[in-house]
Amino acid sequence: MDATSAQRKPSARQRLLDAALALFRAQGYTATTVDQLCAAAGVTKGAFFHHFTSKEALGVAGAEYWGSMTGALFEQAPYHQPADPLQRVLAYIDFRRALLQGTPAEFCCYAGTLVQEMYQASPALREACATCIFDHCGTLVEDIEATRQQYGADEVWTAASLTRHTQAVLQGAFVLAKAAGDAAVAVECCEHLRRYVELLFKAPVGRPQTGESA
Amino acid sequence: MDATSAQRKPSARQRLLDAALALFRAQGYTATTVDQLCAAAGVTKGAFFHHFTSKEALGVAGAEYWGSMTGALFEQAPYHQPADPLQRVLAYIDFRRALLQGTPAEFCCYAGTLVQEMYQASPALREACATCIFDHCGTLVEDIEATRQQYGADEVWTAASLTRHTQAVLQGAFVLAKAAGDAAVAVECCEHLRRYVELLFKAPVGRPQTGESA
DNA sequence: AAATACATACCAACCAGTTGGTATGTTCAT
DNA sequence: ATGAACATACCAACTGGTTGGTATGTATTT
Repeated sequence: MDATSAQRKPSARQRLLDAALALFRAQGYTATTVDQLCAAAGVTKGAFFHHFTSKEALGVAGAEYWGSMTGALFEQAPYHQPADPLQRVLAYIDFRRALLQGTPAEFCCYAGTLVQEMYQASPALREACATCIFDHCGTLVEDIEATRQQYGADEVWTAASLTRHTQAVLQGAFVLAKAAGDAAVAVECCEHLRRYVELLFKAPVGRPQTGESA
Repeated sequence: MDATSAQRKPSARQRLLDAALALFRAQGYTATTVDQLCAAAGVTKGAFFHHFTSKEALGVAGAEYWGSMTGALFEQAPYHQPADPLQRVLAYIDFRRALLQGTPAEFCCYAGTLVQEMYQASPALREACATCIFDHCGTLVEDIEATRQQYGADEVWTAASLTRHTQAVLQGAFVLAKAAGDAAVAVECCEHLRRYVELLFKAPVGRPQTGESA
């Protein structure tokens, strides 16, 4: 029963979810108050607790919302186009690199930010964030598996473990970007990750990276 | 200099620093209250504000303390022994992997945890954590530079950028370990990082996969 | 004597969550 | 077609407990 299209401005629930993504990513979960969320969403506290039983419930719903938003973004992203699976994996990394625009609060991961802070205090939040992160890994595993079969690869590592490593590099890149106050260090990490994937599937002749743009 | 010998017990300031490392790493900065820190350290609030002007000041002092503790740990670690610089770098990664014991709160990084949460709210905390992280990178750069000169390497990346990538992998590994509730995923990331470094310094020309054994 | 190192008691602001209410539908027997 | 019964969406004011921080005291060291 989606009546959202009929309404002019987004519902209070929707605006609270958007506020959660913005504020939790910028300030962290604990430092963000319910009043701040209400103010950012333009709703009252009564509306907040009408739609969410607690601040924690908004955090969990926010993780699911974040997962669906990013899921849609990556699903329709252009990196799936190459016929060669290795090129799709490299294009994914380039796509992630291209996303590193603006401030850390704008490109960092909601799930990674919240789980680091709340993994012990809130099992529900931990699990919602873990699902978000590892489900995203699942969207990469087929391309990597196809690359393994087409190019051959060492059997000591699995496609799934490389997807997790990829997410770790990105999550760590966000941390370093926040520390440095600059996205440049995160871009560097994407380049190292790309080089790793290239080297993993390169048998002969070290070729310097291509100019890119397919 | 044993802390628990017949001498007096550690000073209140020292115990507060130890409490800061334990609680901030486990619960995050904002969710940890001054009262909790005092209770964990076995001191009163008066003692707290005698030694630190604010909770934030304890956070900053904790970052410096963390930097000196880890600095000493890595300085006397055995990974410096190999004569070959590449072996020293690989031994560093193996040492980091060996450190992944117990719960995430026990092996994660104080600086990484705090800077992710507080980089916007507290510039002082952000800078103290950034110094901690990037100073540690500095302890690796010479070994990597020596490896570059001895083995040769692509000029598109620098030794300093590889130290930062290394820290990103570790910081991201901590995030994923917190999400998964298991250190295994972090160990995997160390293995991928080790493989990357190995591949970087394998002959740029020739078949790297023959005779490979991880 | 005077600084240092604590301890006790306290506070104003703030916090997540509650209460009791209004406005606007929607359902359905009459 | 209409009005009672009910449901949804939202609001302003309030509450009990918590927060970081302070004021003021006392014991110990120098």
